[in-house]
Amino acid sequence: MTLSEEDYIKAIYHLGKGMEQAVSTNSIAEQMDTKPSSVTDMLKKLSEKDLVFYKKYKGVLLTETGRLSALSIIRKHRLWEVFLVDKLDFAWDEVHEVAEQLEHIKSEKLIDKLDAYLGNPKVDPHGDPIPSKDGEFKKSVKRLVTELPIGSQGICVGVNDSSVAFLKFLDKNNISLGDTLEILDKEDFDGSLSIRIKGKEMRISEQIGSNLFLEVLEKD
Amino acid sequence: MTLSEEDYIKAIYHLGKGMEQAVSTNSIAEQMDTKPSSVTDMLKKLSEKDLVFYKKYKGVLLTETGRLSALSIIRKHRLWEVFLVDKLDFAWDEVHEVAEQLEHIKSEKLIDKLDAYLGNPKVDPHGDPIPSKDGEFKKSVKRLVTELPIGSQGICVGVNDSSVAFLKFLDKNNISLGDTLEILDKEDFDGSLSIRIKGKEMRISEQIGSNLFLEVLEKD
DNA sequence: ACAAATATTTAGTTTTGTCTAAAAATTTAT
DNA sequence: ATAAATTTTTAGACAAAACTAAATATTTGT
Ligand SMILES: [Mn+2]
Ligand SMILES: [Mn+2]
Ligand SMILES: [Mn+2]
Ligand SMILES: [Mn+2]
Repeated sequence: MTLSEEDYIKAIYHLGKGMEQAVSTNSIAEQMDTKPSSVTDMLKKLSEKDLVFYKKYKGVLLTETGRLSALSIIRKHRLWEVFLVDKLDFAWDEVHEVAEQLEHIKSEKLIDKLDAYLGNPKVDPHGDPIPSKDGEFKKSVKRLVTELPIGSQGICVGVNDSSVAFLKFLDKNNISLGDTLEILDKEDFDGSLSIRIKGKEMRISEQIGSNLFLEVLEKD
Repeated sequence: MTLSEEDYIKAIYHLGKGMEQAVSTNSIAEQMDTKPSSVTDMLKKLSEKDLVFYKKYKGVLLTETGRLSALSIIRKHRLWEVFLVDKLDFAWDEVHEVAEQLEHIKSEKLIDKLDAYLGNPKVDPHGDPIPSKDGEFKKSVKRLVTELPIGSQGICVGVNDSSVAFLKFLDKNNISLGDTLEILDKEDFDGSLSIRIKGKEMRISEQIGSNLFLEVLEKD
C-alpha cells in the first residue's frame, strides 16, 4: 500500500467507526482536505485492490482486509505517539503531525521492537486504545471521574466546567490534560476521591471529580 | 524536498565524497538502481532548484545548499541507526533499510529531541560520523588496531586475516563487528594491547591487533 | 410528483517520477 | 584521425495522485 492509500483507509475506518457505517465521498474529501473527485478516483483503486466495497453513489465500506490494514496503521500511529511523549518528551498535543508520517514506515520488526521497548502500552497519550498485532483492542470511552469505579485508570482529556476558577485549580494542583490518572479510593461520606496523578497521590473533592473527563478502556 | 530528491542528493554526496569530484550520470543510476535517463531528468530538476551544478555530459556537483541538505539527511539517517541499535536492539547490519525510510521524516523538533535522547552521539553503529545540526563533522577512517595511539576509540568494521582460526578467536572472545573498542594501553615488550570492548577489559596480542580494522574519527 | 439543491462521478489536465528506444556526444583504441 | 565503444541525453509513454469544470444521480422541499 502506498502512503496515500494508507491515509484513505485510515480515514474510512475513522469515519465509518470501524465497519459500522458506509462512508460518503464528501465526508472523506473533507476529512482528508482534498476534492471529492480525487476521492472517487481513489475509491475505485481501493475497490480494485479489495480493500473496500464501493458502490457508485452509495458510499464505501471497508472489507475485512481493509479493516485489518486500518488497524495496523492505527497501531503504528499510536505506538509512535507513545514513543514521542514517553521517550522524547513531546507534549501530548504536539505529536499528531509527526506520527502521521511515522505511521507509514514499513518494517514489521521495527514495530514489534518499538512495542516491546515501550512496554506494550495499551493506550496512546490521548487515551485511545492501541490495537494488538492481530487487530484486537478494547474500545475507549470518555467518562467523568465520578462515574468510574475504584481502580479505574485513564487519561485526562477534558473538563465539564471550563470556568477560570476550575482551570486555575487544575493548574495549581499540577493537573494537565494528557496526564494519566488512577482512582485509588472513594469516600462515601463526602464523595471525595483519592487519586494518583503523575505518580503523586492526592485527594480531590466530588465537585472536582464531576468536572474532569477521563478517557478509559471499556471493560470487555 | 521530496523523498526521491533527498535520495538523489544523498547519493550525489556519497559518490562525490562531499563536493570533491563531479559525479557521472551512470554512477548515480547504478547507485540508485535506476536508469540513466531517469537520472538526467532528476538532475535537471535539482539544478532548477539550485541544489546542484549540472552541465550536460559533464556530470554534476552539489552546490553549498545541496551539500548542507545532504548532510542534514545523513545526520537523520545515522541518528536513527543509533536509535535502532542502542534502544531497539537491532543488529548493526539490520538497520540500513529502515533508516533509509526514517531519514525522510520531516520534523526538526523530532531530530533535536532524538539527538538529545541518544546522548548526542558522534558516530553511528558503523563508525561513520554524525554531522552536527549545522553540518560540521570529523571524517572517519579505517585503521588497524595496531596503527592507533592509546586512548583511541572506534568501531570494529573488518578483518585483515579472514582465516577460520582468526574468526573463531574473535567469536570465542565475544568480539563482533559493530562492537565499540577502546585502546587502553600498549605493551612495548611484546606489542600486546589492553582494550575495552563491550564494557569488558581484555588483553590481545599484536597479531590480533594487526588483523582487526577499526573505524575511528580523524583527529581534527 | 417535480423542481431545486446537493452529492457524486466523469472527462480532461497537471505534476512527479519512472521507463524504453533512439539520437547525440564523448571517450577509447587502432 | 577516425572508427568503435561507451556514456549521456532526448523523445515519447505510463502510472500515481491530485485538480477543475461539466455532467449525472440522488435527496429534499413543496
Ligand atoms: Mn499519515
Ligand atoms: Mn492519538
Ligand atoms: Mn532514503
Ligand atoms: Mn550507517
